[in-house]
Amino acid sequence: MYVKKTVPYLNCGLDLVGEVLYGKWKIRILWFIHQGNLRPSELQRKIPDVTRRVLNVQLKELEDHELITKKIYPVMPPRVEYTLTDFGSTLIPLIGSIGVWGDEHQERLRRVILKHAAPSLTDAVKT
Amino acid sequence: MYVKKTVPYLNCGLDLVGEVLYGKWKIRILWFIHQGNLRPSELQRKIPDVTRRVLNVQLKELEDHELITKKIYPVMPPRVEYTLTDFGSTLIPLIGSIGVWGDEHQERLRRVILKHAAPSLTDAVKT
DNA sequence: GGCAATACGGATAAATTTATCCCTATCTGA
DNA sequence: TCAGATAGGGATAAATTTATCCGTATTGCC
Repeated sequence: MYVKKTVPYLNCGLDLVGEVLYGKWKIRILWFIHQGNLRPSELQRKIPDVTRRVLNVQLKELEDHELITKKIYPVMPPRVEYTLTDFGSTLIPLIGSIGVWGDEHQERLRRVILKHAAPSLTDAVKT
Repeated sequence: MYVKKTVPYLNCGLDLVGEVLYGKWKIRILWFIHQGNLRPSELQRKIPDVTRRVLNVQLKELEDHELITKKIYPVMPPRVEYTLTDFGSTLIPLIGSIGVWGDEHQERLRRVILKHAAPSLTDAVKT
């Protein structure tokens, strides 16, 4: 497991949030769990672009930061479910607002993002 | 300048927001500009941990994504000012809410972040 | 038996981001 | 004249994140 070498910056609330939410898939993972996709395999189907390996890593970090809880059912085949903690649930309205903002401005966002992406990628965008 | 090699994921609003806001200092930069710190040198004093080089890179990306505008005054010594665009301004309430959430939960956040950081860093945290 | 589904994680590679180092330029003030 | 402030950016290194590859295990189904 990778261990950070540099000191975190925890000056203000924004810094603290950054530490726990900064991760390519974390916000989406929280959102999908909120929507009832509790099992790793379900999450992976919802977010096909993340690999199982990375999904596990990010779930572990969210768990370490007490935003989600992991429950392992002692059955075979294995069954694992993640749920939002009360703490994690308080983030949901914020994530919801961010998503709404993104949806409202999606044309513009799509345009500015693609304008500055490599031309070869523009055609390949996953929509 | 670095050019991405992988395709972006632009499925939903959350993905789109991620593309323009994902960057270690971007949210803080937007917030400080909102607070009236318009010049690069002012921003750097507000965020001492970012280097001028990286600050410039992230400002450029925010500009490319039309969240801020750059104004160069033809004077000597050089004077440059960034301001939020109307588009960028619509993000401010969201960033404000995130900051409030972080402030409200700062003890807990600090605890969970430090609990999983390398012990050697715990003492060095910048507060 | 062979295959798919469930889930986990080490080792390593690739991609990306962030940081460091160094150089350019002009003006002001000591 | 020299230090310091202003601003910019190339080249490269380091840190970090994300992805790929592979191996472990069990059960059920055809």
